[in-house]
Amino acid sequence: MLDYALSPAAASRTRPFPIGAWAQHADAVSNHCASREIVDTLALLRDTLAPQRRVVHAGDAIYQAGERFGRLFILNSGFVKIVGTSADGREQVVGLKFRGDWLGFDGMANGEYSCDSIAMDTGEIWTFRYDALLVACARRPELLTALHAAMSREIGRDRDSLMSVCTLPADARVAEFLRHWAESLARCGLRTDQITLRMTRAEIGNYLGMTLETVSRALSRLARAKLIHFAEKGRREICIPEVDALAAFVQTSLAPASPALQ
Amino acid sequence: MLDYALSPAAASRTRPFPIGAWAQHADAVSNHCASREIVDTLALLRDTLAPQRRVVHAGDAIYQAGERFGRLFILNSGFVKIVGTSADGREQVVGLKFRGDWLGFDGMANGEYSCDSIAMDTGEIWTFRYDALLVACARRPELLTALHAAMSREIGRDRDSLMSVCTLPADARVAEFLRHWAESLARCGLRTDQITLRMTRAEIGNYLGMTLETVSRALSRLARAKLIHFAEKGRREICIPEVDALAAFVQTSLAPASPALQ
DNA sequence: CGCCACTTTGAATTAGCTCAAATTCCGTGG
DNA sequence: CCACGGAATTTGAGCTAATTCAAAGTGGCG
Repeated sequence: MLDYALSPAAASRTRPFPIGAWAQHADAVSNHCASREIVDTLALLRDTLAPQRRVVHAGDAIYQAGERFGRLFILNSGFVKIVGTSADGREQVVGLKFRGDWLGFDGMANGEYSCDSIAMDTGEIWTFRYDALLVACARRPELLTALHAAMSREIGRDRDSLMSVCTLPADARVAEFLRHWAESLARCGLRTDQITLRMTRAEIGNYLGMTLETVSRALSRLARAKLIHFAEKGRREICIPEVDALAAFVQTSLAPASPALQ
Repeated sequence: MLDYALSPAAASRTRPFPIGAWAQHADAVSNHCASREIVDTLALLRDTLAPQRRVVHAGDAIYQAGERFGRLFILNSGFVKIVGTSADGREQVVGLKFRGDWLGFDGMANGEYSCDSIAMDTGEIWTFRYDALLVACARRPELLTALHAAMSREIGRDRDSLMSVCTLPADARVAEFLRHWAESLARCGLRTDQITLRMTRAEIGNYLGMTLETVSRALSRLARAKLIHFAEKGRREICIPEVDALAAFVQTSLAPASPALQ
């Protein structure tokens, strides 16, 4: 279990470079650096904080809205969705987390978490007390830097989400979602040519602000355009032959009078 | 100049309680606490960091995307919009900032800011170096707490924005926008019964993910429903007789088969 | 006073939603 | 191993909220 996540180097070893994709090769290099950074940060945390480790399974809550804040979490493997609930009862997936991402920042402001954090898959969470982190930061300033960088990244990522939802048509939003998922996998050194979505169409739609039918149609259109294709069995497995092509598609869907997809 | 912001107590002194609004009174009390918290944090920063002060005017950039990160900012008065630009050239207002809000967190992760921060009005910005802040945090741990609380609040706020955009119809989104603006003013001890939007319909629409015409129509409908009304002259001045009524309206627009507004 | 940017309102169009039905997948129990 | 049932997905058809296009109104400011 989880060995694919615990050994990113092994994962990339088993992945031959796609045919004639120089850009992909460049990606692999930078991905390697990115995953190295994640690994280093995880190592730093492990050594300085001796975090509790906890194995979670799909559907488990890492923390829940209303719970008293006291701990932060880091995802060592697996996939997590952040689910927000508004005062008036609307529910939405407001974030997705991958290996190396921190969880629980939403709780720091008010003394209690404001979202649910739900595992989408089997995975391992590292847990530590916020006050212990602060103490450790006094000894190891790079810890504080890592914390702030993680929070800053989350802010930036949230803004990107908002921009996608506000400025992209449905098809492009789905393409951008897939691109982001693939990019996130690449950052943790996982393969990106064949990815498994851990969400139903309904969840994806909820995250992207559209209905499940629209998600399904968008995926069908992307497949018809050969930007993605489904594995033989099951529609949760998606192949992305060229991640860059998705970004290019997002571009074209912005161009005035773009035919986009049929 | 700015005296209305520099003396929130004076502002609330000149504001009589609305007719028979017990809830508003409760608001005023909690607002007073909130604005007190802002004032205290500002005082703490002033005393420990001796920040540079800078007066900005509408349209001035506090910082810009691509600029090297090194400083953080706090808004002492005025109003600021955060404008994001995606790699493919989409532009969007992704955040609004009020008195006491921190600016520049987006720059911490990558060594450069990723958004533009633009003043929407005359205001005063306090500026200090990030590394100086870290040094000061070692002496005064409450500074670090304040920093983290501010970052956490920003994360929470961004998620709320995303939820509005994804789960609310246009009219409710505009209502929620007004409600949030009023709430933000209340938090800094400013009057909320009569507010001046510092944004054009186009900017509001850009922020909320709709066209300027839709914003205009939504405002007209809200006015027709007496949830807001415009000052005699000028359509940037908006009166909100009862802020809570806006929240209630958002609710009703979620109810199945809601007639909403005509 | 007149220009210009902003706003409002209307009418036609459309992207995405709702409703509905058929299909596929997957776990479960026989 | 296979049959069955529920959940997820796909696809179609019609509908609606929001957009686009257009025109007229308003206000601020030199």
